[in-house]
Amino acid sequence: MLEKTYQPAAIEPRIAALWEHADAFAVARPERREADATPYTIVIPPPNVTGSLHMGHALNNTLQDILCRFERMRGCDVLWQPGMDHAGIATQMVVERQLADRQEPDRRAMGRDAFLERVWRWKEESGGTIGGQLRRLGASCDWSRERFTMDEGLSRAVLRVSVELYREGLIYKDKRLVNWDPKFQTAISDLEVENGEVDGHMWHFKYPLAGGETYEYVEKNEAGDVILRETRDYISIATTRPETMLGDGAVAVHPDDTRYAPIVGKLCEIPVGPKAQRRLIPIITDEYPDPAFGSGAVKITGAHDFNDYAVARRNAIPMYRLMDDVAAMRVDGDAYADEAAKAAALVEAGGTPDAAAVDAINLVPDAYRGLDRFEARKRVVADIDADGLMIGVEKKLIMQPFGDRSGVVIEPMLTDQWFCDAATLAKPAIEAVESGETTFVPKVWEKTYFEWMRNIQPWCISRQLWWGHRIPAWYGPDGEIFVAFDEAEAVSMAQAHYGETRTLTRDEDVLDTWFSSALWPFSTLGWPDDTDILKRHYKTDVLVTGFDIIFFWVARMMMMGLHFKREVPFHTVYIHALVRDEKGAKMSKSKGNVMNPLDIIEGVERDTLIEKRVSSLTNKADAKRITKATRADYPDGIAAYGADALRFTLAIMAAQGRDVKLSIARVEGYRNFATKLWNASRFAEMNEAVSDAAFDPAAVTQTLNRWIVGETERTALSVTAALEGYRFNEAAAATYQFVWGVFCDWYLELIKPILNGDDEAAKRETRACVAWTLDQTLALLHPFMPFVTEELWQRTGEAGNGRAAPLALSTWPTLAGLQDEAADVEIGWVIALVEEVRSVRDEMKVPAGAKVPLVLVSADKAVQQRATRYEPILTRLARLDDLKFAKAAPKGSAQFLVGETSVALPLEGLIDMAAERTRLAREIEKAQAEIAKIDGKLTNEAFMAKAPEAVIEENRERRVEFNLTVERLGAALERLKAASE
RNA sequence: GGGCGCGUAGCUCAGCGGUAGAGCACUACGUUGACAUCGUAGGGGUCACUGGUUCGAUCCCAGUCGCGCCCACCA
Repeated sequence: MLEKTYQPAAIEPRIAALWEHADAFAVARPERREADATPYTIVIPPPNVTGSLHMGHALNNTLQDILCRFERMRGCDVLWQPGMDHAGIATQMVVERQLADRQEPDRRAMGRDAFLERVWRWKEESGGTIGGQLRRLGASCDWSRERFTMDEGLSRAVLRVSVELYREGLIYKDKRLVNWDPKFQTAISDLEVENGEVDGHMWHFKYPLAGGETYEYVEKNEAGDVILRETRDYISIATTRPETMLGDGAVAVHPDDTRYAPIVGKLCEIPVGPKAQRRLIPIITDEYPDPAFGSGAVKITGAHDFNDYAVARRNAIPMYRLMDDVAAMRVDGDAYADEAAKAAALVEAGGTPDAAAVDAINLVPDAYRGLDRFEARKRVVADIDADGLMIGVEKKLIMQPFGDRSGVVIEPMLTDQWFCDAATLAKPAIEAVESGETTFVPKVWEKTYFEWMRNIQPWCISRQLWWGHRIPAWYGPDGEIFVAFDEAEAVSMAQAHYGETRTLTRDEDVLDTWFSSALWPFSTLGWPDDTDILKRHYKTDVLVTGFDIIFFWVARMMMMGLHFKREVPFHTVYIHALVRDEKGAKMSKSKGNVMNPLDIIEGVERDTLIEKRVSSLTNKADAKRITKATRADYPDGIAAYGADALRFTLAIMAAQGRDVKLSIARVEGYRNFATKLWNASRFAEMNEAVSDAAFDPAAVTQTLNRWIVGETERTALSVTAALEGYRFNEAAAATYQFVWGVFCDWYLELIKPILNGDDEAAKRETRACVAWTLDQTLALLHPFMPFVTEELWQRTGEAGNGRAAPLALSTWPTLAGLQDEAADVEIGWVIALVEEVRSVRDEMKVPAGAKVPLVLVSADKAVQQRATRYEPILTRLARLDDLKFAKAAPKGSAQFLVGETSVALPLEGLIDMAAERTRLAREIEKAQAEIAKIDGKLTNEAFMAKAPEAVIEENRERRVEFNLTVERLGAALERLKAASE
């Protein structure tokens, strides 16, 4: 016997165990392989080992699970490939912090091997959290195949890819300006930089001309009139980063800027550092400066600014690195005076100075050496000001780059790094989407993909970290590079190169985490080995992910998949929305607006939940009521909605192209939905509605049953179509509407007289039909609500002791030929009649408990028969005590129309006839308004000439209906008036 | 500066060239043996604004106003 309410917390873990025991999610189950089932494959976006389940994961994995369960039930050989990502920076950060917290030696003190051992240990101990949480959510992954980006097989794939790309010239080493994270002391890619607006300053300084030279500075307005003319002995330079002035290599002005034409080619002085030794830099022309911005003159600091870097390269301006790995001012090298002299000598020598030689020069004045860059900035500004060379300073919002993980300001730094030639790899990846080989859903995201891919920059793939795949490069004593599968191969390559044995040192760096993620769709399936699974399941089917990692991950999987497998990694990329808080903000720990899925599933202390619910509301009155309601709901102090409720909420809110703003009220509503389903099953159980294998829905005889099997078919069709089109919200809504609005609200109510009646044959058929419909319903709902449906499936089996196969492995409803128009019309009539009676009763303030008589006026034979047939139902649902037929409505009746039949409720004495007159008048008025609208159309020549026939016909029909309403109710009203006079 | 998206019921959101929908909230009534995590009925919307296309626009087009996001080198 089913309990009165559904208790998810008690049931869900048991069901999870049942699936595990049945090995329900394993790929290549024998019966599927025997049946030569179509493979269906999804690779999970691997969560970070450091991670725990957040709402984005919950949405992402719910959608994948819906697809997997759907296709599994449709008979596919489903592989949902799970696994985790080693998340280089994030994980290394966690372990380093742990060391710090425990006051243990830091990683440098420990050494590389000991540190890595430590990270592995940490990974083994606590890296599995998210896997368990995904299982808790119901994710039907083949957990036996779980992979990790750092495991042996995947590492082999990374090695293979690295070496091959290098040998093809698609990976190379270069000294370039990169984004440097001073906190983690590593380079990061452009994508890992987040630009943010912050309050800053823009300082304006004088760069005095060399030798005290002067020039006429003339400024004109747009009309060409001179608005300023003065003699200057300086050029005005604006900067937001004064500390980088120390590395200036030139000042640039636009070639067309007449203001500075007199001084182009001359030298000016960087106004900072010991006076006697200040460096002189040339004033050059370049297209880059915008004459309309600031003074129109720009200082060029090639080693610390991306724009300047480009200008410096174009003009062979030396790029002086000023900072060290932690973005403190350099301390290496000789005294400033000597270093400045070296720099001057290099410039004197002319030509393009050797990059390494320039990089070795430390142009930080002795007084600033070792200072943090921001402290250095203050000192530089103060010193220039003290010198009288500051023109002014303005407060300004400036865009600053931050490390997405570290949160610190990123410093452009000139370093040696490994790069991947993304532009070359991107070409086929662009073509594959252009040709439709891979499609994005929704399609708008293809624009984003193209935009980025067509402007793709070299991908910096080296990281100065320890946790990750070490770059397979070895260096000879002269810096010669040997990229090889292992050290032995590198040694023999070196042997061949040098003609003798030399000592090699391995590159210290590791690869960007996303480099290994890019291989995920084939590395997890066994590549580089040509495994059966790989053959069968690559390409995969759908990739389900959020738009925030289209660049990070999707684009790169496309590139690598096409390059190494010569085939796209998936035919469809389903991009879902982000789960946001009520204000539409991304949920994040730092904002404190995170709702934890497990809190919702398993329950949290009531007060916490109330707090969360209230904080998710903007309306104070609602907040108050909810607080009250929640307290009442959870007397034990724990509120648990279950995984099904959360999943259903996410699915039904996941409309394409729109963010999900999660509300607890919704989750609660769908928890109630699970309870509703539970109770419908309970009703079935109480009425001995037991699944009957011999039941044939096409052979039912009772009209009610013919109707519900048709409705079931309709629902199955629309759920199937919606899922095939990735319209998760429509699919979920269709099940909801059917279960609650059709099956529970009407079918179960309508059959009660049969179940309680004496017609054994009808009763037998109806019981079987209830069980059948419920089974179909459980199947249709299973992808969305796997736990409660599986539980009910198990408990409503023939013996009530479970069934041979879990619902997860049972068959998706593929129904056809069950719709019956006559049944639809008949049941539709019954429903309409009940609804009308209820409505009129309520409006006429007939007490809910009172039973009333009902008279069908001038009903034809067919209607009379129908009414008689459904009398028990009508009596029950409309609370009637008598059903009669008459030629005219009895005196003092309330009247309405159902179809073409006039219906009267003789309620004289019970109701206020004046109110009834008002009601009728209002109904008539409404109908007349509609008629007027329709007539407007039907008398419009243009409409009649151009509108489709079907639309015209529809309007004519509606016109007839409303006319009937006006006539009949009009007559009724007249009689009422006459009677009251 | 480019690009994308969004303004529909109190809230959160579907929808869509021809009667405007859901969940929650709200109002009234209801201890009708599946379910009060419920039932019945109801109130509530010039579908942001302005033009245009069309027989017909919430829907298509253009513009305006608000809001959000992504990308971008303005010193």
